[in-house]
Amino acid sequence: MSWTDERIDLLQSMWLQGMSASRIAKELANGLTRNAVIGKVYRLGLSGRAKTPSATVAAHSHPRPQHKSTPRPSAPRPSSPMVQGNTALAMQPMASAAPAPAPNKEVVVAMAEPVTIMDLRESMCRWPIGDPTASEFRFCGAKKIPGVGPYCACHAGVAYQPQLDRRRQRPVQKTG
DNA sequence: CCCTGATTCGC
DNA sequence: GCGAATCAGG
Repeated sequence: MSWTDERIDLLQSMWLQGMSASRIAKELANGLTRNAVIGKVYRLGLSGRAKTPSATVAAHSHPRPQHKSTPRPSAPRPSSPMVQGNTALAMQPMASAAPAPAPNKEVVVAMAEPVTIMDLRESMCRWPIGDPTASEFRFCGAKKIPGVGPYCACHAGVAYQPQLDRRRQRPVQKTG
């Protein structure tokens, strides 16, 4: 996948809309990372958005001690009207590729939006939502509770009592 | 801990 | 030109 004009345009619109790089990266869902997005933005010269290039900033050249001292002559920020009569640029031509959430719902999934495996963090509930074979398969994604397993508070309880009806056979009850 | 963007560097 | 790695901050 390369940066086609369409993608670049979309990237610009999103970026100018105020979406974060990671958010844009996810939205594009082309396997891009936020680094890729930021890198492209940087290359495009859109870095430092919404920032008023009035002065000061461009005047200072800070030699970052990352590896080598690179002679930064000047920041290429011509602050020019990139939008050339493209009013639609401010709008998001989305909705066409609506993910269309699966119609079937588990018993309850109201506390948080299910996340894809990509968005799953170590601290997120791994309770499966939907059919693992389906492309819409997602995880609970709620805050995980340390100690009780890879699930959130809600699902942790379910995980260990999948068959509540079965309680007829009450577990051993020790005295003391 | 999570997140954010900015910049440099190797391919 | 591209994106990862890194830096720097919230």
